[in-house]
Amino acid sequence: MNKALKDIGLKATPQRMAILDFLKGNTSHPSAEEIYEAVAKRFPSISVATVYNTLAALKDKGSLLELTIDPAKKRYDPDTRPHHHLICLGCKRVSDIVYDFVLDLPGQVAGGYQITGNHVEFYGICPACGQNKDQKKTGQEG
Amino acid sequence: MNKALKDIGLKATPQRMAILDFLKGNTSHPSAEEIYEAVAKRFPSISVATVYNTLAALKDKGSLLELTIDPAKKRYDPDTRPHHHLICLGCKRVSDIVYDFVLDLPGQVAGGYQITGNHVEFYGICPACGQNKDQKKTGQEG
DNA sequence: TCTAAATTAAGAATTATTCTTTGTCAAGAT
DNA sequence: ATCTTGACAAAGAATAATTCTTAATTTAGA
Repeated sequence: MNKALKDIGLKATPQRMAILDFLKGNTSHPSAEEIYEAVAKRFPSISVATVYNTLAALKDKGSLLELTIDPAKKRYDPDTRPHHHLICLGCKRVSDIVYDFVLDLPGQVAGGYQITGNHVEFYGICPACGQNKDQKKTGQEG
Repeated sequence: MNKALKDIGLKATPQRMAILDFLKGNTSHPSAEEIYEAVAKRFPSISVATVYNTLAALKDKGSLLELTIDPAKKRYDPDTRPHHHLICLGCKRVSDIVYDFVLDLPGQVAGGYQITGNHVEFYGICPACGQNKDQKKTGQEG
């Protein structure tokens, strides 16, 4: 009887509730492994497959965003409102950018595509990493 | 004596020249596997490790962009000028968007980060996929 | 409570990528 | 002209993230 799960048409199992509970309000953009480890603390018998299954189900239902920001692994974001991200090139931390940009593409630039959404990734150095000045990489897709 | 390679301080080996040759002017944003397969046609003895090593070297030298657009694998882009991308949610094709957006972040939104770059991903349906109307997913990070 | 359908656990399998080892080749030193 | 050294390539093993398979269990509704 978990409302959030039932509302999207998924059976409310304890494993799913634990995952949803960990995700709720979480702004750290965790990976599947991090989610697994966090949930396993309170639920030692859970398997990684269950975590992946649940994440896929939530994503399918539109209750979770799968971010491709990190080249090494997928990151998940329970905040499904349109927003953007800022990635620290030093520590790879991902922060939310809640700011509305005007991103209209002229017809000829859109090349006949029917545009349905967008997402901006900003790259930079976070305050903490700015201290230890051993960063060098800049720019796009760093 | 391949100028492009020597210019960035890498030895001009036949394997590297073949990879660079395939990449030059290529706007298909190929994956490492696609690059390997293409180069292997003319150079059957090449190994995947060589492809990955070369891509890493080119990326390090700033002559190649590694795109994290595709959740399944990395894509590579020889066009290192700042530009954006448009992904078809149907066929996953990636097109270049050469258009300059104003993406300034107000100080408080940037949260103390030193911003060094950005990249916009647009999602949509390409003309070809628009015909076969069996697409459903829209929006961010589709 | 009973039952059908959904879900779980466990681990094997797959896929992308990286690592290790060994051999080769090219350029400068001898 | 040959030797030496270091960069590079090939081959395949290793690793890491993710997906698949199967059998047992649990959930939700009748």
